[in-house]
Amino acid sequence: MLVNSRFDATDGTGRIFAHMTAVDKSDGTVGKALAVLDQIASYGRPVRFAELLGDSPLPKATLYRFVQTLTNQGMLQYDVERQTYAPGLRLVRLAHSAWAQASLAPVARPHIDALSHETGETVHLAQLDHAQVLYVDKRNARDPVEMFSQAGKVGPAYCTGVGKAMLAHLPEPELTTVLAQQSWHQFTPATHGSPESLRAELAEIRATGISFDREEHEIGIICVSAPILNSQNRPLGALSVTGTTRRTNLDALAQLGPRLQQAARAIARDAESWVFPQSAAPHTMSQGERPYVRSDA
Amino acid sequence: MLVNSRFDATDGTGRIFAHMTAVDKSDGTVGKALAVLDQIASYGRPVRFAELLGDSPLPKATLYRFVQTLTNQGMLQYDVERQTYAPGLRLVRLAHSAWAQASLAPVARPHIDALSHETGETVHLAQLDHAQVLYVDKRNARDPVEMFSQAGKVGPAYCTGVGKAMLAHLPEPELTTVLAQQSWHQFTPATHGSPESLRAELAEIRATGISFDREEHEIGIICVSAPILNSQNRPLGALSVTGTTRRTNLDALAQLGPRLQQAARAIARDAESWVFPQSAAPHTMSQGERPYVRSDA
DNA sequence: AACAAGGTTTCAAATAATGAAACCAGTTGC
DNA sequence: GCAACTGGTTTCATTATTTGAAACCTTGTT
Repeated sequence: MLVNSRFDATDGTGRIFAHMTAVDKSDGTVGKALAVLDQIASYGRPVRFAELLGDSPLPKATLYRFVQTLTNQGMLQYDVERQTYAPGLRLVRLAHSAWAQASLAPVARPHIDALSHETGETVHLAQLDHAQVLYVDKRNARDPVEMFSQAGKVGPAYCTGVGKAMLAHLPEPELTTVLAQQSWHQFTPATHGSPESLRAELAEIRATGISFDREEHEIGIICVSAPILNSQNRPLGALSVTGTTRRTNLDALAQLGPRLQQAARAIARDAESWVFPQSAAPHTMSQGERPYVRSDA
Repeated sequence: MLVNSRFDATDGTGRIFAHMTAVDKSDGTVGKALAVLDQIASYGRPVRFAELLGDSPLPKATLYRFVQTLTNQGMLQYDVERQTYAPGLRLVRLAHSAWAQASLAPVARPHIDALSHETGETVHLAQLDHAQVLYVDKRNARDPVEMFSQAGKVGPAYCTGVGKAMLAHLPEPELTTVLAQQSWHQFTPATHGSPESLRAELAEIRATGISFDREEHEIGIICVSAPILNSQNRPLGALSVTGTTRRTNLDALAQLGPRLQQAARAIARDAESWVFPQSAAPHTMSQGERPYVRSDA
């Protein structure tokens, strides 16, 4: 049984983004459970069981059991008062590991620190995750303009600077699948509306090695971005410097291009030679020492 | 089959902490899969299959299939080059939701901002998660927030200011179970070594409403902390202001006690009345639109 | 060339997931 | 006050998935 599904949800600020549930491929029970988890996360707010059920292809009893299991496991948190479910804190604990090990953030840290210091603007570090842009780190500009971006947040690939920078260097078979997964929602008049339109720009980006966001995702927000490429030219991530049209303009940002590329190259270099500190290794484990006690807090 | 297990791992800075895998309770296949995920996260570095197998109670084929499934699902990331597994980026995406919805961080934000501004010291916001302290936010006085570099870290409950503040207000049956899960590792000469020793201090903390870390976890690090209690006096979390013995002392920190308590009360009040912005709600879902494509990046 | 270690696949038996339907509150309407 | 809801929880025979010992590859080593 396949449980393919696509979510269109609005985030807190009202923007629409496509969210693919990484599901099925017949990954059995575990896959289905994780799909439920994804579904719950997609609402962006605590949800009641009934609402969940309405949106789910699963039968009542099945969904119920999954939600129970996930709650037991700390992957979901149940609010007795309001009778709602929300993603649980265990995820935060796990994400800390993921962030430290699977993302470019630890490697890139000194480089983006330097960049934000030099430019005084907001710097983003993003990676591609299931056809979407996942922001893994960020340095705020001096005056913190609250923006659609924080570590862990996702955004569309087809209309952001970092997204386009990475797409431009994606090898062909993959690019097609990824483009097919974009929502092509028209955020602003400047947003690309189709794969064809975007492909034209991607060629140019590939040539120059720099991409821009010309208010394609959000009016008043522009950015310049450079891809982080490994030695086989595969995009590992992308860096960007973002500004508002009030305070800067595309020409000014374009000046930062070379500096961005330099930082991107440095990160790529460091990433290849990066080895985890062996000191962090010592790991012992003893079994069955204590019973797990369900937290019913 | 129960898969109880306990990990003792050192984090990057060399501190030892007990890490309980929230497992079993016969949560079926999903529970076992999540245990594997926890195990992998516990190493703090990418691991090879063989090492995983050595530490796992599961038979080769079973563990193998779990790792495959989790990788397919983006919960793990496989490094083809080094043949290692690490927690995957999907967790970062999910954790963003969890952090925003299940933690006190969004509610507490303005309050801890104010606190760190006023004191100029490091402020922590923590919650209790499976007998451990989970830091959910932090203000570094200097640097801006870096989400998962700090949030998501876990620490021991029995020898930190925030941990003791929360334990002091835990109702009895629970307190006993939680105390039984502490490692009682002697980090410094001042570390409590047993439940009895700690219980004495907890009574005092309950009376004063303020707890201190007197270099119990790390030499040179002291802090003052206040619990965040809901209307039924249940600890939802704790706040702390941390300093080094070089720059400050316990008496100076004690002065901040009332201010901390005030902030804690404010957070508790806000948390009770907190309702998720309804605007974030609109959620639609359409099924079977696009196939999920495995990312073999 | 033979060996070893790490990783992957097979397949019948054992186990866990499934979901229709019954059940059990609270709530609302009359 | 009763009856019909609505939303949530449990049951249980059926069905499908997981399980794991063992065989099997594949790659690197002596």
